[in-house]
Amino acid sequence: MKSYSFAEENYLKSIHSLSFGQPEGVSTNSIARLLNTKASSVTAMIGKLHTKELVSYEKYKGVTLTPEGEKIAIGVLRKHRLWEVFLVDKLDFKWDEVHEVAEQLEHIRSVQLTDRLDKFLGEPKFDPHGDPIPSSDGVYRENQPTCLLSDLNVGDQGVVVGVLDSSKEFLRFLSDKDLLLGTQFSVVKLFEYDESREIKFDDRTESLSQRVSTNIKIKRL
Amino acid sequence: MKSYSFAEENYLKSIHSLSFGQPEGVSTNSIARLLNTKASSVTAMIGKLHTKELVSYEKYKGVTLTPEGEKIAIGVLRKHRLWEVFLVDKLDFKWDEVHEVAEQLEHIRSVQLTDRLDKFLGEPKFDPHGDPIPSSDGVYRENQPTCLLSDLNVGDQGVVVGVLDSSKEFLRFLSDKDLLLGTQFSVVKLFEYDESREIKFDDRTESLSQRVSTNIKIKRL
DNA sequence: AAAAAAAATTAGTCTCGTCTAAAAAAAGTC
DNA sequence: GACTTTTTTTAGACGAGACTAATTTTTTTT
Ligand SMILES: [Mn+2]
Ligand SMILES: [Mn+2]
Ligand SMILES: [Mn+2]
Ligand SMILES: [Mn+2]
Repeated sequence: MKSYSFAEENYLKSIHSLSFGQPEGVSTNSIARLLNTKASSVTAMIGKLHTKELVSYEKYKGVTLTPEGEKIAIGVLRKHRLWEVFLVDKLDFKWDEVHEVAEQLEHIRSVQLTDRLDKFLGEPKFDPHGDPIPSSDGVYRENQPTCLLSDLNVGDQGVVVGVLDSSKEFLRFLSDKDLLLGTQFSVVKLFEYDESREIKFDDRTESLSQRVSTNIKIKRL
Repeated sequence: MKSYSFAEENYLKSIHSLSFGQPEGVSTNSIARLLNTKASSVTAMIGKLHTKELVSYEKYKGVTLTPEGEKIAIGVLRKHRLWEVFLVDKLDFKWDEVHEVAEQLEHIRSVQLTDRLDKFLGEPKFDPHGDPIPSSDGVYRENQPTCLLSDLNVGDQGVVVGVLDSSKEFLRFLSDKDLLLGTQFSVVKLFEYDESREIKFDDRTESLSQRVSTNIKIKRL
């Protein structure tokens, strides 16, 4: 069983996450942005991953994961999300506190560990942000057919099932408003002027900017 | 809060563990042996740790941890042992399977994580090998005043409280014989010829070589 | 106290992953 | 289609951490 460095795993994971709806491949700059690094560093790493046959790549065209590269990326994602569940369910972390730590824990190498952790957690299907957890054989489907809170009109009801922006800042914001995963709400007003909405939940009314409502994934009720 | 690389933490932990009864300092070679590296690499790293004031060091004399260096080493040791407890108590790992994984987990950076893990595990005082777990303020006393199985004579009774050799191989050996932590036994025979002993436990009799009995820490009953 | 052996350090290289600055290619504009 | 802007790649450098080979210091032996 080959084993990859933290850096390699982080790149593969980033390419995977940027690949949605990008059959032509992912751009160098987008990877650099996501990883907080420079485009030239990305080019260098892509070359290395190409040699190892983990990505398909032609100069100036985008990058794509090979099946092997995708397998590794999904494995890392699985570990990331399982650890997030561990932190929230077992250690009482808040959903906005887990990302940094999971970013480290996802690189721990031990198949046994991942599988036993999965069992210990009760084989969860979703992480604390509503994102699906890949199974050990790498199968999963990213939550795509959800709609956003910004798709709802006055009178519509929904339940929060995830977020598009999972930055610490946004998650903190939602926590402050008690808008957590599973919260049921209804839209009471919609101001066409700035696309802001008033929603009602837990006997409270809150006003949400357009920016906020386009980042909340919901299911219609 | 400064933060140190995996390599630096591993070196500090090694120096700490080699420092018992070595007030003159630890030798370059002994560190290299423990870390599976070369003496020249050790010299280079010691220089770096010296610059950061984590070790006291004079060329050709041994190395000693400064109070700051010791604090870091003990912190890593605490994490190592807490994770070992997690793996054994929660994920059903065997005591000979945990070392490699804990060697990685000990470097995860998050004070919150360590303290919450500690609570979650019920603030254990000993790891699965009978070694004491440092408290969060860095206080602990290494199990020194124990005696060894090899100190016992015919008729003496004891209970296994730890091991000197915690290699995978030795732990596997003990597991195979069902000689786990907490096993109560009595010495039934002692062959002066090769210092081997027959001990009785769980209604069985086993013969142990001198090599084995000098590596088992026990408490007299 | 000189010679031999062992331990530790230095010198010089290597790989990994990153960076800045410069050059080349691609995409967008008039 | 030529010019400009943006994206990507190349060139060159650096720090971390490891290695081998050579050298120096310390310790042991005779
Ligand atoms: Mn990561
Ligand atoms: Mn998540
Ligand atoms: Mn380690
Ligand atoms: Mn242990």
